[in-house]
Amino acid sequence: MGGFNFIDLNDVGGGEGVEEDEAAPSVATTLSSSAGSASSSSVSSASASTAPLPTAGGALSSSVCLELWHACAGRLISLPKRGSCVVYFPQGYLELLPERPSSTFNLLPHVFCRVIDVKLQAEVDTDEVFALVSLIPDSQIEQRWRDGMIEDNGDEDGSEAAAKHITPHMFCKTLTASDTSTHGGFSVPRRAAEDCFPPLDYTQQRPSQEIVAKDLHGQEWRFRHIYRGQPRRHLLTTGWSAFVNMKKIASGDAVLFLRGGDGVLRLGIRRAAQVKSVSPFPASCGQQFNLSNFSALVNSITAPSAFSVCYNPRGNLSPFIIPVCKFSRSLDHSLSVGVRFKMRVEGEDAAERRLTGVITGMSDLDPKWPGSRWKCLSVRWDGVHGNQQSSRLSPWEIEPCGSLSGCHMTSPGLKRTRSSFPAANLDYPANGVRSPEFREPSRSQKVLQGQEIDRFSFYGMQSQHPSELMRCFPGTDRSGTAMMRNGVGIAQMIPSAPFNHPGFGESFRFHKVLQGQEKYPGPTFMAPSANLTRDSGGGFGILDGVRVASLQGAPPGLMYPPSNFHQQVNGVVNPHQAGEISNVPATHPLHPPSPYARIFGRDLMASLSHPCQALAHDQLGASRHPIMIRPAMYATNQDSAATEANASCRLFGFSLTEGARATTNGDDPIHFI
Amino acid sequence: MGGFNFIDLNDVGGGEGVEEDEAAPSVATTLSSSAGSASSSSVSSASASTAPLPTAGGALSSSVCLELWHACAGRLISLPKRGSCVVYFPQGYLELLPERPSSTFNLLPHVFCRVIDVKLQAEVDTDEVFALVSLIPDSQIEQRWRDGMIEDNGDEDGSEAAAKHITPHMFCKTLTASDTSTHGGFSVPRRAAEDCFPPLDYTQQRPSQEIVAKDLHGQEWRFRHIYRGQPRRHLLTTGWSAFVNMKKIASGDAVLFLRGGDGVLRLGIRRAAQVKSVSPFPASCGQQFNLSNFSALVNSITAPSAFSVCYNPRGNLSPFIIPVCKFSRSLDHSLSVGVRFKMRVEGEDAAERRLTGVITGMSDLDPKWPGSRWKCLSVRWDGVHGNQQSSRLSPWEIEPCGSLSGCHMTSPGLKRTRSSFPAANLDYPANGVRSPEFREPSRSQKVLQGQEIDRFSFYGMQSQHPSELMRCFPGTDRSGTAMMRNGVGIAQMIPSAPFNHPGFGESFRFHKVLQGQEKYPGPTFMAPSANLTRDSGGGFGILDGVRVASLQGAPPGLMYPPSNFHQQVNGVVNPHQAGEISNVPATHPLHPPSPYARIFGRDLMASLSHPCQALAHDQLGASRHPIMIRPAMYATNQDSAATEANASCRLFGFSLTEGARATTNGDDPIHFI
DNA sequence: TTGTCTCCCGCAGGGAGACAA
DNA sequence: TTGTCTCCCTGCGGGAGACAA
Repeated sequence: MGGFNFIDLNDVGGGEGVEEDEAAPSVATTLSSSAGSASSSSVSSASASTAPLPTAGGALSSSVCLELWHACAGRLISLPKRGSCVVYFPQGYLELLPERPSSTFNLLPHVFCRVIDVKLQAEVDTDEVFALVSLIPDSQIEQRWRDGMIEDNGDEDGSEAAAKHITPHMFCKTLTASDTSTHGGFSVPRRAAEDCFPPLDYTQQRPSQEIVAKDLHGQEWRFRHIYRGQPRRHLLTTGWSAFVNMKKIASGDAVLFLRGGDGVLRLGIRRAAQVKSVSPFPASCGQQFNLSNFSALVNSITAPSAFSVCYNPRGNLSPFIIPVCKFSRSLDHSLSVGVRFKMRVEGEDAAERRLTGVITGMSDLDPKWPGSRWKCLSVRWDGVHGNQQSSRLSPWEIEPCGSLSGCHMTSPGLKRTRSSFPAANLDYPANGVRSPEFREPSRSQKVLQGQEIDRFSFYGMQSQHPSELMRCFPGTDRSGTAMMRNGVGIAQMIPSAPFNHPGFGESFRFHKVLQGQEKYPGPTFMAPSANLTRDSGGGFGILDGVRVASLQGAPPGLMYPPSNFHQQVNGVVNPHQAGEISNVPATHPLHPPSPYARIFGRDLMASLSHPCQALAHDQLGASRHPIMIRPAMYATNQDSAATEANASCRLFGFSLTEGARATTNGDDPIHFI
Repeated sequence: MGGFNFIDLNDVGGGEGVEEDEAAPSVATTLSSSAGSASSSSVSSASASTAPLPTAGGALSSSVCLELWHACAGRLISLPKRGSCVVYFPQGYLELLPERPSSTFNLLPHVFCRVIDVKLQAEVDTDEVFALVSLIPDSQIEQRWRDGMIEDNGDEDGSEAAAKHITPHMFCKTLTASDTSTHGGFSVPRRAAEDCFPPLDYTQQRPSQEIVAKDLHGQEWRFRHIYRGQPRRHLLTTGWSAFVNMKKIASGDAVLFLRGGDGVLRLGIRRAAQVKSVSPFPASCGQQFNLSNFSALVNSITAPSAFSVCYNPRGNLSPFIIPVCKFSRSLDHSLSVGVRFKMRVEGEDAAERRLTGVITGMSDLDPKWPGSRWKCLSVRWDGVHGNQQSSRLSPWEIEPCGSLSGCHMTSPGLKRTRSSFPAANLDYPANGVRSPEFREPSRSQKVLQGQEIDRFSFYGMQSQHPSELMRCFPGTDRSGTAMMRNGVGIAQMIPSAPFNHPGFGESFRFHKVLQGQEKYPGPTFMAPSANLTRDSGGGFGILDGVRVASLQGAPPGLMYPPSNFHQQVNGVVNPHQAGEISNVPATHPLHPPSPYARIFGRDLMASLSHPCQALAHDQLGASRHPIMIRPAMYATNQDSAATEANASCRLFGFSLTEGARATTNGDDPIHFI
């Protein structure tokens, strides 16, 4: 990785590199680009005159360290260059709206624009990076594109690649439960410490120093860096807890240290992917997503005048600002039902992954936007089976890599003359629209725990995007193997009396074998949904990817027996005393309170990093004694903790993300809504 | 006080009543009204059609218990009735603006309006009560008023009086340092507990019960009410701390329990008066005070259409929505320079007080609003001497009660025909404008501690409003005597080398005799401003009203010797390491963090109720170790604590309110900005 | 009658090594 | 090499009576 000293400790195998199966350097590739070398776009820069239209509102740091921003954004991020020509899809904005507008305001689904400005920003609250892209509609661009005057220089991401190439010493570590626990600090990987931190005087008994690192907002954080323990290891102790609490970091989030060329140490945060249901429409990008702001945007497009668009690189949204060249290329792709494709995605642990799949349909996502290319493809991913709804992708996100069933139907005539574009409808082949679902033979029949399983239902899996699919396997660690690899808590899968709930296909009852926890007798719980993939270790003794997916989608019949749950939480739960959590301030003095119970986690071990107190409301709606919602990571073993959490979620209609757990700390009833 | 069962434990002498020197029942009187019995205004109610103009923005509770609202608002509050005719003064809005508009938008200073609606509200954050008054300009009212068609029925406050009369069992207690300390709960006055709480079973060893009380927002709070201790007393323990922390209650704030006719126990909060400099323009009333909102208001007035005005009963602002009758009466007053007047004010401890003073001038407050009656009077208060600037009042706030020097000049002709109103200028007597300051002979010559004192300078006292003046004496307790009445820390007043600072007239050096605190050797500090009133006890041995006023106005020369201060805070302060407090989260898990160091207090004993942690920034601007800002109430005695605090304020340019104190808890330097 | 203070005790949480994967 | 766990120790804070104003 010449010139690019990046240690991502989450990479498969722990190495620096990412598996490369093509020549393009990973640092400069984008989601669907073919290889391209760095050169600048031929479009001259337009003068900047940003209209303060539906742009950022709240308190935002004005600008941000370029290197750090890109490090936080991830390697697959493509940002349009200032002055370049792009196609903007207003549907990308509507996607974020809680309410759908009744009309499309007579907008075309694609707006040709010039990029006036790109501002790299970070959310003040969460340190999440985003970019404010100022665009101005430009019909001349469309005209030149129709005339074939815009050449494909394959360089829509040049600026970013340049920035990435000079990225110096840095490392990124997904935080473990121990890293975020209240006991002790942050375990710094040895190579990372040696690479990024000033050297220690190892002649001392316990060498230590003070580390100063600037976050995205320029705020400095100080940590004690000590080399101690038997065997010795690098730790950040004093100051680390304050950082974790101030930034509301949970295990599963990743922290990123970067020693810049100027010698300044910087640190950023990559939040673990969050499930939509927790916070479906966050105040991300400092932008209020509502219809009135959208109207302002519409006005800018029709006027036309400059407007700003928020681009959240970690929002798992189909890109909606596409360089014209890339847009062109995606039109040239031979896409049709049955075509196989590949796509790069970033796993939730920040490791790049390559997914493959098959196009199963081509149709308008929304009939109100006929002919829009935005998410016009229905696809099915390899390795994800069952009867879940198809995911939706846009053509520019994927690269076709061969067909399976041969129904190739390239859109005719698009390449030469684009006069037919935009048409009222995409020129799909007749059978490309609403084609019958393409069905492969099930490829994952395997025997687990001596049970023969034909096919797993995937009830409740509504996720569209592959990254969202990834999120549904919170227990899958970075290597793709389950967290239970050490044999603790092996899950047994025993078919039992099936549920006859409508919509719930094949079902299985999971009997988890628990470690000898007397307090929590081995419970039986029913997985509302589960998924099996091939155990990467090659054996079948360990379930890979078996996790309880979002409980929200589970049918009502799938409920953990309350009696069992009662046992688990000391028998004090009264299911009739429903109430609500009014507030979840953390116990730590420096931990600001959350407006909602931020109880989530990436894996079973670390679903909740901090003990939190919540005021429980009793049936009268009155505030009562505080209850504890605390990680069971020390109190129970992994599986009982997970079971307990999931059961409690079910029991109380508690719909946080998978892996959330709660125990009571005394004799107070536990209440959730 | 028939029918009105109100225990205000802050009343002088601890009784129920308020000193009454006129016949009007205190429950129904307003700031300047003469006696009036309860009857309804003759004006019929206008249909409500509130325009959402510059009205409340943020999250507000929709409406609020009437009884509780009035209990929290205080007894001197006058609210316009729905449907009544009022005069609105836009200057009351501008008073709250951080920026002054360059023009007056051609508004008249007084707008005749009809009250469409009055909504009683409470701030979600602070529980502070306020009212949203919807007004609609109505020129007919003005015409009828000019024609003398609006009769003075003396009942502009009838609705409120009615509400007050039915106020049931309630009590109000200003919280002590012990009440808000982290150790132990709230000491409930015996009579209050017996009156408002359900009876306990006194046969038990430690009788206790659970008390449930609803706050202004309807949220319930539960407390353990226990009768224990030797001697026995009523306490609220469990739950009290959570309440204090959630509501961010500090000592000096008052808590109010009210057992309604429905048997429901309610509780409210009366915040201690805060000095403007801490939060000059709070987001009170859920209203954003800015020029653009003012423009909207202007539009409503000129259009005319309905608009809403926020009325903060505890904002210490001149009333700017005046019933037409009251406005009329104020014009009829024989006001001129030299006229003595009286005025009711609510002391910061919620006790009603009567102040008297002399009108020293009549002129426009703002030349941009010629002829406005808004704060057109300059007054000097009795008992407040020196060369401070005059306070400003509006005519409807006061009641004339005789003249001193006989230059009576009633505005001619106003009563019969009001055709001359509004004139470009008030018809002041020629010498009424910018009249030379009326000077009485000093009436407070007294001998204190054997020192003869002629007159006290009142440097730095910029306060306009008598209630603000009250705030400058944080140590003055409810009885008007100093907190030092017990002889601890008697202040000695010894004239010493005078300051020659320009603008600083006579000055004195205060030597406070401290209790034998070895750690804090008796310091010498200089009072930037001080005031003496006659000791209510009749003697001269105890200073009454001697307090350090706002340190902000003090001349640079008035600085506490840093060396002494160093000694006080363990000698670790390095004045060169200036920095800033980044955040002041409290140590308690349920205590939400404050955006600024909320260190204030009503009296010297209890300026800071909770130990707070703050991240201190060192000279590089980096966050460093947390420091403690904690109440010195246990660590030092009263006077050394106050001295320490004031000195530290001076030393570090720390401009919080008087009485603020800070100590370090270890070896960390203390930093303030 | 009630405000302050001190003592007691439980517990949260930083910081260390032990131990094992 | 590093994640988890346990142990130690400190300090906060709730709850009680002592004591005095």
